[in-house]
Amino acid sequence: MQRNAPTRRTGRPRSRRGHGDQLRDEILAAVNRLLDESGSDEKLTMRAVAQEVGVAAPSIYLHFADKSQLVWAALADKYTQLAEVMRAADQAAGDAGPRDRLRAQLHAYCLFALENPGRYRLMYQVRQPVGDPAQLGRHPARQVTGPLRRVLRECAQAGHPFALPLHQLAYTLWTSLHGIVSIQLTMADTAEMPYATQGVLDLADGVLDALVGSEATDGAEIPAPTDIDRVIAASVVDEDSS
Amino acid sequence: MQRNAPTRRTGRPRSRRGHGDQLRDEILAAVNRLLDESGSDEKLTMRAVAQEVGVAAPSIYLHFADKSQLVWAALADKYTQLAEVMRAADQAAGDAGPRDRLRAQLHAYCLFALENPGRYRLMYQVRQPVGDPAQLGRHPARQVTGPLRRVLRECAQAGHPFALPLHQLAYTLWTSLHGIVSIQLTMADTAEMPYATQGVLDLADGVLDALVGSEATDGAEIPAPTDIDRVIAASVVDEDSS
DNA sequence: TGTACATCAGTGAACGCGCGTTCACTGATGTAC
DNA sequence: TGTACATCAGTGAACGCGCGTTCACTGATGTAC
Repeated sequence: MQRNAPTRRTGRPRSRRGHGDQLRDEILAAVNRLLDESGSDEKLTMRAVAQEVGVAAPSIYLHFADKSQLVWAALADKYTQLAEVMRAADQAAGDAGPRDRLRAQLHAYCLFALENPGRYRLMYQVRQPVGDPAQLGRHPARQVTGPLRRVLRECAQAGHPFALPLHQLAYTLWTSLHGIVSIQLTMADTAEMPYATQGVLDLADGVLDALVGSEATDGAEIPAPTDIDRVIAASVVDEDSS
Repeated sequence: MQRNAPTRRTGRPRSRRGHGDQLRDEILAAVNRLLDESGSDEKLTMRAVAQEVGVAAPSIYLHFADKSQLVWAALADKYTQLAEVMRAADQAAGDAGPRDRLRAQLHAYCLFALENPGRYRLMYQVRQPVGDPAQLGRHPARQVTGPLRRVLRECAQAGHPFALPLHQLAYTLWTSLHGIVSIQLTMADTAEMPYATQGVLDLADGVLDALVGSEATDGAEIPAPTDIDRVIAASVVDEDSS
């Protein structure tokens, strides 16, 4: 009896013939879910991924040669995702001045980190698996500092004074935000860190206020390049300078 | 023959009777060595620690109930160590003005992180093992921001203008430094990050320049407390305000 | 001064576990004739 | 229109490995008599 309802333990129906790639996307989605649920990559095992998808562990090997390939694939588009979130925030604040658009980018960065803690930790706090860095496309640092530099140039043209030279400023903005959200993600649940999302955004605003003047003046004051500014500038392919 | 030189594989001689605690310190030192050699806690296994000491793995259990106790013990004094390094740097620059002493503290922080990458990662990038936080003594955040606040108060009295209110400034200085060194430690060897030690210190100087004015003026300008400043102030036991 | 003995400071071998990964297989499904 | 078959999309069981940890033990050393 009940021969039509055999006791299958996995809820996932087998893909149609010719649609095997479907599982690949489900696996990558499961990786993201696992990362963001646990907030770290410790629970990211092949067995856990398989269970999350509703499939046997060996099935993963139909689409990924090994675990590092899987992690690389899951990581590959995250940097682009983050850059796109920042760009979208920039455009959403399109009618505002350049400084407000910069602010929107900074907020978008923080929110991405807070809302996708597992992904963020994997991107910036975990030693990358030794593999082919070319798979990641452009350099992770550039992915973030590129949009920042772009809007910073507009801020300079609008006459907002800078506390640091351009490239150093973009890099410092990035590392400052990273420091804020990184401490938040690492310490938030174990210690008395009372700074929730709003607190993080407030701290980001403080950094912005300190680094980019809020009042536009006629003579735009940008500090002369320092040694470290030149080093940073030399390390980026300035595809965004045109 | 050679009965006096039996083939012992471990080079460590057994401790004298009544000096069993000796091994405990050697184990903790080995943990630090392993952390700083590999730069992460992935290789921190009981077997690796035992081998580093030159002892059998079960011997560790003579002094630590389990692995988490060992990690806690190794971690326990690291926050104090860091705070003391900063204090020492402060005093070493004793004849200089308060801002230079603040700068010395910031540099000491960065150097501690760069020179003890494994320890630093364990302190601030690894989710702390669930245990008794009281073992760590004072709150990790306070350990760092305490010395910063102390010297910042002197900066204010000397008339150096602040870009942010006091508590927010101390916290932002800390997270900014953490961001700089954290990115450095995570990305340095996998990507083209050309910023060596000097670069990190230059970046720290840039943050300092942006947040604390270098020229002392008569009317010390400290921004009025913001919401987030008050939240941070409320979270620290102000034992250093007297 | 000799000797039996308790204690100390460890050790070797093994346990169970979860991990990444492999391998022979299975059953549904589309296709050739 | 029926049917044999190749292929696809997976599965169940097992592999070796390293891990934290346990347990019965060993041999040197200090001490009581």
